[in-house]
Amino acid sequence: MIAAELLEKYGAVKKFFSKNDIVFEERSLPAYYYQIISGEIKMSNYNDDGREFIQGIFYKEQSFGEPPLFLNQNYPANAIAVEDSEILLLPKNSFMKLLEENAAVSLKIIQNLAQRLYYKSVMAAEMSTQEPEHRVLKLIDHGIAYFNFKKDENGYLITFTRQQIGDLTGLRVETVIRTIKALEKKGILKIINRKVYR
Amino acid sequence: MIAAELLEKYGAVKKFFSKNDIVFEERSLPAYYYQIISGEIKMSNYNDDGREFIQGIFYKEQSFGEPPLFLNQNYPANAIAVEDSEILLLPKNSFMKLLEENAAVSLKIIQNLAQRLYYKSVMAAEMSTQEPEHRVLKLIDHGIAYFNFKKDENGYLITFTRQQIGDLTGLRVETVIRTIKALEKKGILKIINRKVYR
DNA sequence: CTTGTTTTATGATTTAAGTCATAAAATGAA
DNA sequence: TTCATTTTATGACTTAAATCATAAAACAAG
Repeated sequence: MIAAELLEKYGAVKKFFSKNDIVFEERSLPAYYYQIISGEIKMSNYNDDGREFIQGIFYKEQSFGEPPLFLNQNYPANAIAVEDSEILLLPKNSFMKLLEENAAVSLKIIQNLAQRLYYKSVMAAEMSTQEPEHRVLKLIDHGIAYFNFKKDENGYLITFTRQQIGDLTGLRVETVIRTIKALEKKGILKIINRKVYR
Repeated sequence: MIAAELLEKYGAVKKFFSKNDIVFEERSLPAYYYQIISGEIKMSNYNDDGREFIQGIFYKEQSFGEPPLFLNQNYPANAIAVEDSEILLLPKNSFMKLLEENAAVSLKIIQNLAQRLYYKSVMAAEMSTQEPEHRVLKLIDHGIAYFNFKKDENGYLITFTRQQIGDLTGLRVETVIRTIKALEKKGILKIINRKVYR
Protein backbone atom coordinates (compact mmCIF):
# COMPACT_ATOMS: atom_id res chain seq x y z
CA MET A 1 0.00 0.00 0.00
CA ILE A 2 1.28 3.41 -1.06
CA ALA A 3 0.04 6.55 0.71
CA ALA A 4 -2.91 7.99 -1.23
CA GLU A 5 -1.47 11.53 -1.06
CA LEU A 6 1.75 10.36 -2.67
CA LEU A 7 -0.15 8.62 -5.46
CA GLU A 8 -2.26 11.73 -6.03
CA LYS A 9 0.83 13.90 -6.08
CA TYR A 10 2.00 11.88 -9.07
CA GLY A 11 -1.34 12.20 -10.78
CA ALA A 12 -3.42 9.26 -9.61
CA VAL A 13 -7.15 9.69 -10.18
CA LYS A 14 -10.02 8.16 -8.27
CA LYS A 15 -12.38 6.02 -10.32
CA PHE A 16 -15.68 4.46 -9.31
CA PHE A 17 -16.63 0.90 -10.27
CA SER A 18 -20.11 -0.48 -9.75
CA LYS A 19 -20.65 -4.03 -8.59
CA ASN A 20 -19.71 -6.48 -11.37
CA ASP A 21 -17.88 -3.84 -13.39
CA ILE A 22 -14.73 -5.01 -15.12
CA VAL A 23 -11.55 -3.23 -14.00
CA PHE A 24 -9.35 -4.95 -16.57
CA GLU A 25 -9.61 -8.00 -18.75
CA GLU A 26 -7.51 -11.10 -19.25
CA ARG A 27 -5.12 -10.78 -22.20
CA SER A 28 -5.21 -6.98 -22.23
CA LEU A 29 -2.07 -4.91 -21.65
CA PRO A 30 -1.58 -3.13 -18.30
CA ALA A 31 -1.65 0.65 -18.30
CA TYR A 32 -2.16 1.57 -14.64
CA TYR A 33 -1.20 0.87 -11.08
CA TYR A 34 -4.41 0.10 -9.15
CA GLN A 35 -4.96 0.69 -5.45
CA ILE A 36 -8.32 0.17 -3.76
CA ILE A 37 -9.78 2.98 -1.67
CA SER A 38 -12.96 1.10 -0.80
CA GLY A 39 -14.82 -1.95 -1.96
CA GLU A 40 -13.74 -5.41 -3.04
CA ILE A 41 -12.05 -6.64 -6.21
CA LYS A 42 -11.53 -10.20 -7.36
CA MET A 43 -9.05 -11.44 -9.92
CA SER A 44 -10.12 -14.55 -11.73
CA ASN A 45 -9.82 -16.73 -14.78
CA TYR A 46 -12.47 -18.57 -16.70
CA ASN A 47 -11.40 -21.76 -18.36
CA ASP A 48 -12.72 -23.09 -21.66
CA ASP A 49 -15.93 -24.48 -20.21
CA GLY A 50 -16.70 -21.40 -18.18
CA ARG A 51 -15.42 -22.59 -14.84
CA GLU A 52 -14.00 -19.82 -12.68
CA PHE A 53 -10.75 -19.83 -10.75
CA ILE A 54 -10.27 -16.93 -8.33
CA GLN A 55 -6.62 -15.85 -8.13
CA GLY A 56 -7.23 -13.56 -5.20
CA ILE A 57 -9.62 -11.15 -3.56
CA PHE A 58 -8.46 -7.66 -2.66
CA TYR A 59 -9.81 -5.11 -0.21
CA LYS A 60 -9.29 -1.47 0.73
CA GLU A 61 -5.71 -0.16 0.69
CA GLN A 62 -4.51 -3.14 -1.30
CA SER A 63 -3.06 -2.96 -4.79
CA PHE A 64 -3.47 -5.56 -7.50
CA GLY A 65 -2.34 -6.36 -11.03
CA GLU A 66 1.27 -5.18 -10.65
CA PRO A 67 3.13 -8.23 -12.00
CA PRO A 68 2.05 -7.82 -15.64
CA LEU A 69 2.54 -4.05 -15.30
CA PHE A 70 6.20 -4.55 -14.39
CA LEU A 71 6.69 -7.19 -17.07
CA ASN A 72 4.82 -5.56 -19.95
CA GLN A 73 2.87 -8.77 -20.31
CA ASN A 74 -0.82 -9.32 -20.82
CA TYR A 75 -2.96 -9.78 -17.75
CA PRO A 76 -3.32 -13.48 -16.95
CA ALA A 77 -6.73 -12.88 -15.34
CA ASN A 78 -9.71 -10.53 -15.16
CA ALA A 79 -10.27 -8.01 -12.37
CA ILE A 80 -13.90 -7.49 -11.43
CA ALA A 81 -15.59 -5.42 -8.72
CA VAL A 82 -17.36 -7.78 -6.29
CA GLU A 83 -19.14 -4.77 -4.84
CA ASP A 84 -19.20 -1.02 -5.53
CA SER A 85 -15.60 0.13 -5.29
CA GLU A 86 -13.40 3.21 -5.50
CA ILE A 87 -9.96 2.72 -6.96
CA LEU A 88 -6.96 4.98 -7.42
CA LEU A 89 -5.45 4.70 -10.91
CA LEU A 90 -1.93 5.84 -11.64
CA PRO A 91 -0.64 5.66 -15.23
CA LYS A 92 2.35 3.39 -15.65
CA ASN A 93 4.90 6.08 -16.50
CA SER A 94 3.96 8.18 -13.50
CA PHE A 95 4.07 5.10 -11.32
CA MET A 96 7.57 4.22 -12.48
CA LYS A 97 8.62 7.81 -11.83
CA LEU A 98 7.15 7.61 -8.32
CA LEU A 99 9.15 4.44 -7.71
CA GLU A 100 12.40 5.98 -8.91
CA GLU A 101 11.99 9.05 -6.77
CA ASN A 102 10.81 7.26 -3.62
CA ALA A 103 13.17 4.47 -2.73
CA ALA A 104 11.18 3.34 0.29
CA VAL A 105 8.22 2.51 -1.92
CA SER A 106 10.20 -0.12 -3.81
CA LEU A 107 10.71 -2.08 -0.64
CA LYS A 108 6.99 -1.91 0.06
CA ILE A 109 6.26 -3.25 -3.39
CA ILE A 110 8.82 -6.01 -2.94
CA GLN A 111 7.30 -7.05 0.36
CA ASN A 112 3.82 -7.01 -1.11
CA LEU A 113 4.83 -9.19 -4.05
CA ALA A 114 6.75 -11.46 -1.70
CA GLN A 115 3.65 -11.86 0.44
CA ARG A 116 1.51 -12.81 -2.53
CA LEU A 117 4.12 -15.21 -3.84
CA TYR A 118 4.26 -16.82 -0.42
CA TYR A 119 0.49 -17.34 -0.45
CA LYS A 120 0.58 -18.79 -3.96
CA SER A 121 3.36 -21.19 -2.98
CA VAL A 122 1.52 -22.44 0.06
CA MET A 123 -1.76 -22.81 -1.81
CA ALA A 124 -0.10 -24.49 -4.82
CA ALA A 125 1.38 -27.16 -2.57
CA GLU A 126 -1.92 -27.55 -0.79
CA MET A 127 -3.94 -27.74 -3.99
CA SER A 128 -1.69 -30.42 -5.41
CA THR A 129 -2.15 -32.72 -2.42
CA GLN A 130 -5.78 -32.99 -3.51
CA GLU A 131 -7.33 -33.33 -0.07
CA PRO A 132 -10.32 -31.01 0.11
CA GLU A 133 -10.17 -30.65 3.89
CA HIS A 134 -6.58 -29.47 3.73
CA ARG A 135 -7.23 -27.05 0.91
CA VAL A 136 -10.26 -25.46 2.51
CA LEU A 137 -8.59 -25.12 5.89
CA LYS A 138 -5.41 -23.59 4.48
CA LEU A 139 -7.45 -21.07 2.57
CA ILE A 140 -9.50 -20.17 5.63
CA ASP A 141 -6.41 -19.84 7.83
CA HIS A 142 -4.73 -17.70 5.23
CA GLY A 143 -7.86 -15.60 5.03
CA ILE A 144 -7.82 -15.03 8.77
CA ALA A 145 -4.22 -13.82 8.57
CA TYR A 146 -4.53 -11.61 5.50
CA PHE A 147 -8.16 -10.81 4.72
CA ASN A 148 -10.43 -8.81 6.91
CA PHE A 149 -12.22 -11.59 8.76
CA LYS A 150 -13.66 -10.37 12.05
CA LYS A 151 -13.50 -12.21 15.33
CA ASP A 152 -16.46 -12.44 17.67
CA GLU A 153 -17.57 -14.78 20.47
CA ASN A 154 -17.89 -17.70 18.03
CA GLY A 155 -14.43 -17.23 16.54
CA TYR A 156 -13.46 -15.75 13.17
CA LEU A 157 -16.38 -15.32 10.79
CA ILE A 158 -15.42 -16.56 7.33
CA THR A 159 -17.01 -14.15 4.91
CA PHE A 160 -16.44 -16.23 1.79
CA THR A 161 -19.37 -18.03 0.23
CA ARG A 162 -18.99 -21.76 -0.38
CA GLN A 163 -18.82 -20.96 -4.07
CA GLN A 164 -15.95 -18.53 -3.55
CA ILE A 165 -14.06 -21.08 -1.46
CA GLY A 166 -14.55 -23.54 -4.29
CA ASP A 167 -13.32 -21.07 -6.89
CA LEU A 168 -10.28 -20.25 -4.75
CA THR A 169 -9.35 -23.88 -4.08
CA GLY A 170 -10.34 -25.52 -7.34
CA LEU A 171 -13.17 -27.52 -5.77
CA ARG A 172 -16.85 -27.66 -6.68
CA VAL A 173 -19.46 -26.05 -4.43
CA GLU A 174 -20.98 -29.36 -3.41
CA THR A 175 -17.58 -30.64 -2.40
CA VAL A 176 -16.91 -27.50 -0.37
CA ILE A 177 -20.28 -27.79 1.39
CA ARG A 178 -19.61 -31.43 2.27
CA THR A 179 -16.03 -30.69 3.30
CA ILE A 180 -17.10 -27.88 5.61
CA LYS A 181 -19.68 -30.16 7.20
CA ALA A 182 -17.01 -32.81 7.71
CA LEU A 183 -14.69 -30.23 9.30
CA GLU A 184 -17.52 -29.15 11.57
CA LYS A 185 -18.18 -32.75 12.62
CA LYS A 186 -14.50 -33.00 13.53
CA GLY A 187 -14.83 -29.86 15.63
CA ILE A 188 -12.37 -27.90 13.48
CA LEU A 189 -14.96 -25.38 12.26
CA LYS A 190 -18.29 -24.16 13.54
CA ILE A 191 -21.41 -23.62 11.45
CA ILE A 192 -23.90 -21.25 13.05
CA ASN A 193 -26.98 -20.68 10.95
CA ARG A 194 -25.09 -21.40 7.76
CA LYS A 195 -22.23 -19.08 8.59
CA VAL A 196 -18.78 -20.60 9.00
CA TYR A 197 -16.61 -19.78 12.03
CA ARG A 198 -13.07 -20.80 12.76
CA MET B 1 19.94 -11.73 -11.21
CA ILE B 2 22.40 -9.41 -9.49
CA ALA B 3 25.96 -9.01 -10.86
CA ALA B 4 28.28 -11.44 -9.04
CA GLU B 5 30.89 -8.71 -8.52
CA LEU B 6 28.36 -6.51 -6.76
CA LEU B 7 27.29 -9.36 -4.49
CA GLU B 8 30.91 -10.15 -3.67
CA LYS B 9 31.61 -6.50 -2.97
CA TYR B 10 29.00 -6.72 -0.21
CA GLY B 11 30.50 -9.89 1.17
CA ALA B 12 28.79 -12.73 -0.65
CA VAL B 13 30.66 -16.04 -0.43
CA LYS B 14 30.63 -18.94 -2.82
CA LYS B 15 29.45 -22.25 -1.40
CA PHE B 16 29.48 -25.68 -2.99
CA PHE B 17 26.55 -28.08 -2.70
CA SER B 18 26.77 -31.70 -3.81
CA LYS B 19 23.89 -33.41 -5.54
CA ASN B 20 20.99 -33.96 -3.10
CA ASP B 21 22.44 -31.57 -0.50
CA ILE B 22 19.91 -29.46 1.34
CA VAL B 23 20.34 -25.70 0.85
CA PHE B 24 17.63 -24.80 3.35
CA GLU B 25 14.73 -26.56 4.99
CA GLU B 26 11.02 -25.94 5.20
CA ARG B 27 10.02 -24.11 8.39
CA SER B 28 13.52 -22.72 9.02
CA LEU B 29 14.16 -18.97 9.08
CA PRO B 30 15.91 -17.29 6.13
CA ALA B 31 19.38 -15.89 6.70
CA TYR B 32 20.78 -15.43 3.19
CA TYR B 33 20.11 -14.25 -0.29
CA TYR B 34 20.92 -17.15 -2.65
CA GLN B 35 22.07 -16.85 -6.24
CA ILE B 36 23.13 -19.81 -8.33
CA ILE B 37 26.52 -19.71 -10.11
CA SER B 38 26.19 -23.19 -11.60
CA GLY B 39 24.06 -26.26 -11.13
CA GLU B 40 20.37 -26.80 -10.49
CA ILE B 41 18.24 -26.26 -7.38
CA LYS B 42 14.68 -27.37 -6.75
CA MET B 43 12.30 -26.01 -4.18
CA SER B 44 9.72 -28.48 -3.01
CA ASN B 45 7.31 -29.55 -0.31
CA TYR B 46 6.52 -32.98 1.00
CA ASN B 47 3.00 -33.51 2.26
CA ASP B 48 2.00 -35.76 5.16
CA ASP B 49 2.18 -38.96 3.17
CA GLY B 50 5.51 -38.15 1.57
CA ARG B 51 4.26 -36.91 -1.75
CA GLU B 52 6.43 -34.21 -3.29
CA PHE B 53 5.28 -30.97 -4.84
CA ILE B 54 7.96 -29.01 -6.72
CA GLN B 55 7.47 -25.25 -6.37
CA GLY B 56 10.08 -24.45 -8.95
CA ILE B 57 13.42 -25.41 -10.44
CA PHE B 58 16.20 -22.83 -10.65
CA TYR B 59 19.31 -22.67 -12.81
CA LYS B 60 22.49 -20.62 -13.09
CA GLU B 61 22.23 -16.87 -12.48
CA GLN B 62 18.83 -17.27 -10.86
CA SER B 63 18.04 -16.45 -7.26
CA PHE B 64 15.55 -18.26 -5.05
CA GLY B 65 14.02 -18.11 -1.59
CA GLU B 66 13.67 -14.32 -1.40
CA PRO B 67 10.01 -14.03 -0.36
CA PRO B 68 10.44 -15.43 3.17
CA LEU B 69 13.69 -13.45 3.46
CA PHE B 70 11.84 -10.18 2.88
CA LEU B 71 8.97 -11.20 5.14
CA ASN B 72 10.93 -12.71 8.05
CA GLN B 73 8.78 -15.79 7.68
CA ASN B 74 9.74 -19.43 7.72
CA TYR B 75 10.51 -21.07 4.40
CA PRO B 76 7.38 -22.73 3.01
CA ALA B 77 9.49 -25.32 1.17
CA ASN B 78 12.86 -27.07 1.03
CA ALA B 79 15.65 -26.17 -1.37
CA ILE B 80 17.70 -29.10 -2.59
CA ALA B 81 20.54 -29.38 -5.10
CA VAL B 82 19.36 -31.53 -8.03
CA GLU B 83 22.97 -31.72 -9.18
CA ASP B 84 26.32 -30.43 -7.93
CA SER B 85 25.93 -26.66 -7.61
CA GLU B 86 27.79 -23.51 -6.69
CA ILE B 87 25.79 -20.81 -4.97
CA LEU B 88 26.57 -17.27 -3.84
CA LEU B 89 25.34 -16.59 -0.29
CA LEU B 90 24.89 -13.04 0.95
CA PRO B 91 23.81 -12.52 4.60
CA LYS B 92 20.48 -10.77 4.95
CA ASN B 93 21.80 -7.54 6.48
CA SER B 94 24.40 -7.08 3.78
CA PHE B 95 21.77 -7.86 1.15
CA MET B 96 19.41 -5.22 2.51
CA LYS B 97 22.30 -2.75 2.54
CA LEU B 98 23.08 -3.60 -1.08
CA LEU B 99 19.44 -2.94 -1.98
CA GLU B 100 19.38 0.42 -0.21
CA GLU B 101 22.55 1.60 -1.89
CA ASN B 102 21.75 0.32 -5.37
CA ALA B 103 18.34 1.52 -6.43
CA ALA B 104 18.45 -0.25 -9.78
CA VAL B 105 18.69 -3.61 -8.06
CA SER B 106 15.29 -3.15 -6.40
CA LEU B 107 13.64 -2.95 -9.77
CA LYS B 108 15.39 -6.15 -10.82
CA ILE B 109 14.11 -7.89 -7.71
CA ILE B 110 10.61 -6.58 -8.32
CA GLN B 111 10.65 -7.83 -11.89
CA ASN B 112 11.94 -11.20 -10.80
CA LEU B 113 9.25 -11.61 -8.14
CA ALA B 114 6.64 -10.38 -10.62
CA GLN B 115 7.78 -13.02 -13.09
CA ARG B 116 7.49 -15.81 -10.55
CA LEU B 117 4.10 -14.57 -9.38
CA TYR B 118 2.94 -14.54 -12.96
CA TYR B 119 4.01 -18.16 -13.40
CA LYS B 120 2.30 -19.21 -10.17
CA SER B 121 -0.90 -17.46 -11.23
CA VAL B 122 -0.99 -19.14 -14.60
CA MET B 123 -0.18 -22.55 -13.15
CA ALA B 124 -2.67 -22.18 -10.29
CA ALA B 125 -5.47 -21.51 -12.75
CA GLU B 126 -4.31 -24.38 -14.91
CA MET B 127 -3.98 -26.81 -12.01
CA SER B 128 -7.46 -26.04 -10.79
CA THR B 129 -9.08 -26.84 -14.13
CA GLN B 130 -8.02 -30.43 -13.52
CA GLU B 131 -7.30 -31.39 -17.10
CA PRO B 132 -3.95 -33.20 -17.22
CA GLU B 133 -3.31 -32.31 -20.85
CA HIS B 134 -3.71 -28.62 -20.12
CA ARG B 135 -1.52 -28.74 -17.05
CA VAL B 136 1.31 -30.61 -18.70
CA LEU B 137 1.28 -28.42 -21.80
CA LYS B 138 1.22 -25.17 -19.84
CA LEU B 139 4.17 -26.36 -17.79
CA ILE B 140 6.11 -27.36 -20.88
CA ASP B 141 5.38 -24.10 -22.65
CA HIS B 142 6.38 -22.13 -19.59
CA GLY B 143 9.54 -24.19 -19.40
CA ILE B 144 10.40 -23.34 -22.98
CA ALA B 145 10.02 -19.65 -22.22
CA TYR B 146 11.84 -19.55 -18.89
CA PHE B 147 13.96 -22.66 -18.40
CA ASN B 148 16.91 -23.58 -20.49
CA PHE B 149 15.30 -26.02 -22.92
CA LYS B 150 17.31 -26.33 -26.12
CA LYS B 151 15.91 -26.36 -29.61
CA ASP B 152 17.12 -28.78 -32.27
CA GLU B 153 15.72 -30.22 -35.49
CA ASN B 154 12.95 -32.05 -33.58
CA GLY B 155 11.83 -28.96 -31.65
CA TYR B 156 12.45 -28.06 -28.01
CA LEU B 157 13.80 -30.89 -25.93
CA ILE B 158 11.95 -31.07 -22.62
CA THR B 159 14.57 -31.96 -20.04
CA PHE B 160 12.10 -32.75 -17.23
CA THR B 161 11.51 -36.36 -16.27
CA ARG B 162 7.89 -37.58 -16.21
CA GLN B 163 8.20 -37.68 -12.44
CA GLN B 164 9.30 -34.04 -12.29
CA ILE B 165 6.44 -32.99 -14.53
CA GLY B 166 4.12 -34.84 -12.18
CA ASP B 167 5.58 -33.18 -9.11
CA LEU B 168 5.32 -29.76 -10.77
CA THR B 169 1.71 -30.22 -11.89
CA GLY B 170 0.29 -32.27 -9.05
CA LEU B 171 -0.21 -35.35 -11.22
CA ARG B 172 1.05 -38.90 -10.73
CA VAL B 173 3.79 -40.31 -12.95
CA GLU B 174 1.51 -42.78 -14.65
CA THR B 175 -0.93 -40.02 -15.47
CA VAL B 176 1.86 -37.88 -16.90
CA ILE B 177 3.12 -40.77 -19.04
CA ARG B 178 -0.37 -41.43 -20.38
CA THR B 179 -1.03 -37.74 -20.90
CA ILE B 180 2.18 -37.25 -22.86
CA LYS B 181 1.29 -40.23 -25.03
CA ALA B 182 -2.13 -38.74 -25.65
CA LEU B 183 -0.58 -35.40 -26.58
CA GLU B 184 1.77 -37.19 -28.95
CA LYS B 185 -1.14 -39.02 -30.59
CA LYS B 186 -2.76 -35.62 -31.13
CA GLY B 187 0.44 -34.37 -32.74
CA ILE B 188 1.02 -31.72 -30.08
CA LEU B 189 4.23 -33.28 -28.78
CA LYS B 190 6.82 -35.63 -30.21
CA ILE B 191 8.36 -38.59 -28.41
CA ILE B 192 11.68 -39.69 -29.90
CA ASN B 193 13.22 -42.60 -28.05
CA ARG B 194 11.49 -41.66 -24.83
CA LYS B 195 12.53 -38.03 -25.00
CA VAL B 196 9.81 -35.43 -25.26
CA TYR B 197 9.98 -32.66 -27.88
CA ARG B 198 7.68 -29.70 -28.35
C1' DC C 1 -44.73 -7.80 0.09
C1' DT C 2 -43.73 -10.36 -3.79
C1' DT C 3 -40.63 -12.34 -6.88
C1' DG C 4 -36.25 -13.63 -8.82
C1' DT C 5 -31.70 -14.91 -7.74
C1' DT C 6 -28.15 -16.65 -4.94
C1' DT C 7 -26.61 -19.65 -1.47
C1' DT C 8 -26.75 -23.78 1.06
C1' DA C 9 -28.06 -28.49 1.09
C1' DT C 10 -28.45 -33.67 0.00
C1' DG C 11 -28.83 -37.95 -2.51
C1' DA C 12 -27.62 -40.88 -6.65
C1' DT C 13 -24.53 -41.75 -10.31
C1' DT C 14 -20.52 -41.25 -13.25
C1' DT C 15 -15.84 -40.86 -14.35
C1' DA C 16 -11.25 -39.58 -14.60
C1' DA C 17 -7.28 -39.92 -12.18
C1' DG C 18 -5.13 -42.48 -8.57
C1' DT C 19 -3.49 -46.84 -7.01
C1' DC C 20 -1.40 -51.26 -7.45
C1' DA C 21 1.29 -54.59 -9.76
C1' DT C 22 4.69 -55.68 -12.79
C1' DA C 23 8.38 -55.13 -16.18
C1' DA C 24 11.55 -53.52 -19.74
C1' DA C 25 14.88 -49.82 -20.97
C1' DA C 26 18.08 -46.65 -19.69
C1' DT C 27 21.37 -44.79 -16.69
C1' DG C 28 24.97 -44.63 -13.44
C1' DA C 29 28.10 -46.43 -9.98
C1' DA C 30 31.34 -49.85 -8.42
C1' DT D 1 31.02 -55.34 -17.17
C1' DT D 2 27.93 -56.08 -13.85
C1' DC D 3 24.49 -54.72 -10.78
C1' DA D 4 21.42 -51.41 -8.55
C1' DT D 5 18.60 -47.64 -9.36
C1' DT D 6 15.84 -44.65 -11.98
C1' DT D 7 12.82 -43.82 -15.67
C1' DT D 8 9.38 -45.12 -18.81
C1' DA D 9 5.61 -48.13 -19.74
C1' DT D 10 1.00 -50.75 -19.48
C1' DG D 11 -2.95 -53.13 -17.75
C1' DA D 12 -6.56 -53.92 -14.07
C1' DC D 13 -8.99 -52.03 -10.41
C1' DT D 14 -10.52 -48.60 -6.95
C1' DT D 15 -12.06 -44.39 -5.31
C1' DA D 16 -12.86 -39.72 -4.33
C1' DA D 17 -14.58 -35.83 -6.29
C1' DA D 18 -17.35 -34.22 -10.13
C1' DT D 19 -21.69 -34.26 -12.08
C1' DC D 20 -26.61 -34.27 -12.18
C1' DA D 21 -30.97 -33.49 -10.16
C1' DT D 22 -33.72 -31.28 -7.04
C1' DA D 23 -35.10 -28.18 -3.29
C1' DA D 24 -35.34 -25.20 0.74
C1' DA D 25 -33.64 -21.12 2.93
C1' DA D 26 -31.82 -16.56 2.58
C1' DC D 27 -31.22 -12.39 0.34
C1' DA D 28 -31.84 -8.52 -2.84
C1' DA D 29 -34.57 -5.76 -5.94
C1' DG D 30 -38.69 -3.78 -7.49
